[in-house]
Amino acid sequence: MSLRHGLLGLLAEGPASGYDLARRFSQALGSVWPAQHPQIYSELVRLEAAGLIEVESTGPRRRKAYRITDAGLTEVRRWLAEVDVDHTFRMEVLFRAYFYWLMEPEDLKAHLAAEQRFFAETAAALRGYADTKDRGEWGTSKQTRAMRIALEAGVRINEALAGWAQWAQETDVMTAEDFGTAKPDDGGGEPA
Amino acid sequence: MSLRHGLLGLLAEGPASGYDLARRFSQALGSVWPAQHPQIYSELVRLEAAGLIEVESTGPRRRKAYRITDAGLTEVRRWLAEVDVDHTFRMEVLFRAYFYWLMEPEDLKAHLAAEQRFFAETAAALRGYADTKDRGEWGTSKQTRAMRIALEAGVRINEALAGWAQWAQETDVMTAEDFGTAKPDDGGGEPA
DNA sequence: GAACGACATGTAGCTTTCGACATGTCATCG
DNA sequence: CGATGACATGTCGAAAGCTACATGTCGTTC
Repeated sequence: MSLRHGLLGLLAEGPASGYDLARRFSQALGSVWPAQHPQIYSELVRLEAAGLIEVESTGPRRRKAYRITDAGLTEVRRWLAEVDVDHTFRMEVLFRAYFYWLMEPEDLKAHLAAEQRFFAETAAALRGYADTKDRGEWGTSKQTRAMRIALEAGVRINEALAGWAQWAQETDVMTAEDFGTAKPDDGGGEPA
Repeated sequence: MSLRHGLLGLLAEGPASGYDLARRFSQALGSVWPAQHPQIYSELVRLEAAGLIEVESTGPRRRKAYRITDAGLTEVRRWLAEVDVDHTFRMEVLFRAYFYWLMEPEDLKAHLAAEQRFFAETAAALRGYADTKDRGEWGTSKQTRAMRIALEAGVRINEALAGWAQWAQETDVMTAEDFGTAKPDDGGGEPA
């Protein structure tokens, strides 16, 4: 239930509406933890019922802003301090790599080139954004600094994957004579 | 529905039982796309009903091995060639980073040190495994070579994250005077 | 004043995924 | 021959998450 704690964490920065939170998730946050608005609105209802958040104000266009309660703040801190980090991740890009041998060599080349471009562009965009933080354009609040740390991870991962895609194109592992041809031979196997 | 195609991809390497496939997912594959056995067994039933796989043999202990059909092979190839890659990923480690400002500085230090250790160890383990592939201990089949490419991505990501965790510990972003103290001030904000 | 687009919140139904429970098979070792 | 542990397959129900649908508000612009 990471979404629950993510919403609490965002509300710890200050009151926000479901719409605000959904926007946050559609931006940087959404690239490490996707969430759509129906999920957010219904989780907010549950959080309110649990007393972890409360309605702060109602604005125009039936806007409803929530504020985190003391219990909510305690809960998100407990999560950060006590709950073990789940190190597994879900990443279709890498998942597909296990099946590259089924692709036609030309398709694979094109695919890897596109991936390299994508990751390099994403890394550059994140790097540019990180630079604005370093220039102090967002202030120096602790939230901004935490976001800067998260951003750095995004930059490094995307750079790493751009490098990987380039390496894969250059390496002969995929250009060897029989690569990408049709029928299965025997498996590769994996260790524990 | 990536699991569906993942199972087809694994079965393209050769016949396997649900138990075999679950073991594959509990190893390297599971760190980029987690899947438990109930999901695998029920997906296999659906795949068989769709004619994409068929029962190859039944062995001892009511073992049931499946084989991919021509339709299944076509389908997994279609997926690889035609379906757009979903570049979003789900990664709790990074998600948490957005909320680091809520942690006590000492807890955060310890957390980052543990993360660095974890990623460095994982990277080293994967690197060692990749080396055995490079020494040809698993043969030179196309599957092995594709797995080598996937493995390289795992190595690079884990190295990148180990470097990130180290950087975060060394950077003053988190050691600045007010970092990690209790109450919200004002938000950092995010761009589109 | 009509149309449009951004703001804003929700419901319904479906698929995916997970944890817990349940069962049966076979080899090995004491 | 009984216990243990790895092998092997499943069911059930709940939670999580997604897509599509539905509705309403407000400011701007033609």
